[in-house]
Amino acid sequence: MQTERVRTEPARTERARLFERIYALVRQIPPGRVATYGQIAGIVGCTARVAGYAMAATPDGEGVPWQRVINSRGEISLRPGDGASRQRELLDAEGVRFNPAGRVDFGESRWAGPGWEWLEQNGYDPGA
DNA sequence: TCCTTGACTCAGA
DNA sequence: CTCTGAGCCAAGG
Repeated sequence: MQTERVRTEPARTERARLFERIYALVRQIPPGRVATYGQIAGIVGCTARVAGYAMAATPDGEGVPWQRVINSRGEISLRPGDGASRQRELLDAEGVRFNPAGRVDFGESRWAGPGWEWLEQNGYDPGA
């Protein structure tokens, strides 16, 4: 039997769609604001880890503001030498302020999330 | 197919 | 406040 095959193929396309949903949501984050991986994950319905994986796989040139997604501690999660400085530059240019320890003040820069209208149009439950 | 490696988080010390 | 360990899950070798 090819049970393995029929089980993995659909799963693959579902993953691809999940990534698209993540990118669509990230595109809603306005300049000067930041969201956490967990925040994104909570909305699209996946783990924070997967949200991070999706960011790592973000295709260039598709308008996905990947730089606006940081970790729950308010810091850039990218490891030094892998583009962390670039992310810092981009956020800096948008007006996001970092404290001396390299952390963002969520009270000031955290994205409140997409509006109910967007949620509704994209198949989410605005009430949840 | 097994094993390793992460752009994560949370709870506990 | 910082540091660990465990739970997580997908991709690539």
